[in-house]
Amino acid sequence: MGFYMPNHKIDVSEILANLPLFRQLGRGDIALLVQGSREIRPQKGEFIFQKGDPSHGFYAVVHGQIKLAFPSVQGAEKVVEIIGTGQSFGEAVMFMEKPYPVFAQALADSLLLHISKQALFTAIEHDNSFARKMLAGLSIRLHGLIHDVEAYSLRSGAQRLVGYLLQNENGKDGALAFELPASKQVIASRLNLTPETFSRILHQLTEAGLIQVDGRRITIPEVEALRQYDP
Amino acid sequence: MGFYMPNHKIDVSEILANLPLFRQLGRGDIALLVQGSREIRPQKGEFIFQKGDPSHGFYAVVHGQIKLAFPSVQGAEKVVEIIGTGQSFGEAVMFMEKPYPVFAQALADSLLLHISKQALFTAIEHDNSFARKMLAGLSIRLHGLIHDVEAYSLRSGAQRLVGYLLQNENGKDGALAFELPASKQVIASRLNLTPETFSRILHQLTEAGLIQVDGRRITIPEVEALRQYDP
DNA sequence: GGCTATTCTTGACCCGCATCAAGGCGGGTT
DNA sequence: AACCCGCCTTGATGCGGGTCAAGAATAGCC
Repeated sequence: MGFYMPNHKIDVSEILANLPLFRQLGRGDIALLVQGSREIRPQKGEFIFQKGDPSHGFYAVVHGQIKLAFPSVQGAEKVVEIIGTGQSFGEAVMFMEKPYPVFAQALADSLLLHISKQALFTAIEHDNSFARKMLAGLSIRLHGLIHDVEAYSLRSGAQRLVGYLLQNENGKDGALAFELPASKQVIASRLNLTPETFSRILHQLTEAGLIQVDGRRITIPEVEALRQYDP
Repeated sequence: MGFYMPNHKIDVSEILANLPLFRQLGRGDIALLVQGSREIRPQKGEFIFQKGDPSHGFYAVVHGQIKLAFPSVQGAEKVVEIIGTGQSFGEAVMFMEKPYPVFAQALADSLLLHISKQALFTAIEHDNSFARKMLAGLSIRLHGLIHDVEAYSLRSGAQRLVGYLLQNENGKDGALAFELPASKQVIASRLNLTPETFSRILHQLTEAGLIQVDGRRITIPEVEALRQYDP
């Protein structure tokens, strides 16, 4: 299944240089990173690593989509994060001796770059503003997790879902429409809900006239109204 | 209440040099950090910062105990972390432009050092192994949060509590006894439980002969048995 | 196009844990 | 001692959301 375009030699350094994390890194440092990188082309459903595997570097998503999740008894699993094009994952584990606390699985056929630990460390040596960028990157990750903990702890399922729908909204008001970035089950798990409950909440919100749902397409006729939503 | 020892000029550089984060930092760098630090002596109950405050540096706990938590409606709150002697907090926020996502409150009369952002950044410039130490520190924090997310998502209250009791256990088996590091309410909140539920679970575990409780003192007669505990 | 396999929805039921409401138990103060 | 004021425990009740089970809708495939 899923043939890729014949291997047009992709320009790795070009891609790396355009990743948020690496922008404003010098030519030389990029070259070093390229040395330590290799391409990975997982098909949909393929695992990149399992929980418990050791880390030898981190991954950047050139295109496609990856999910990070905890395994659980009999197929049940909890999605921690959905990683899309231009994002990266697995940085934090590099800086410790511990194995991956989650597994990574492709949600779609994807193209990843794996950058080796060593290449990254030498890049850090050369450009000490780079260390600060990594620190900033990790800090953002950490804030995201704190936000999740807050949401899980003291918000209801409906509130988490509304918050999720609203996060694409960048200060706009009025109407807003977009596609869910993954299947409803995956997003439900990301929000710590079962697919059933997720579906029911979408239904309630629709009944209340706050959203319209057509498959993965969500329309919010009045952002402010949804933001007001309380229960 | 609570008079401190008259201000014996404490040796700040000595203290800083012995914090896990700063060990193996050179004399010169320590001196720089000392320049940028100031003492804070909050009494029990006092707030160090509120959620939403801007960050100008981070804090190290010389002695005492601090809790980080989210505020919530009418006194309810969710404790994210309990910080003890020798630990530090607030590092991650420094590297972003965002305000604190939690508030910090002293659980006991404490002595803190506040290290300014600038002092720390210059220390990073001087010692580029220091950046890597900070990266490692943040990574550990991040792992802790991921662990929490896993626990909240797919473990029951009893399982979280058992996990908590067992984390003091370092590979020992046989018996084990210790004191809870804070009031039961605070620990309950840390585990995402109400004090009532916390109390009931302790009761169940006691009934099952897996632990003994005497105020804050917990005795585990047989670690392995508790680890085996399922529901 | 039609067939199968997922994904999604809907309904009925249930359970873990929160909530509400009284007490008990210390520990410090006068 | 008697009092008070947090902290903790115990009981009764309720609700959010999980689980189980069946369909409906959709997508993938020959």
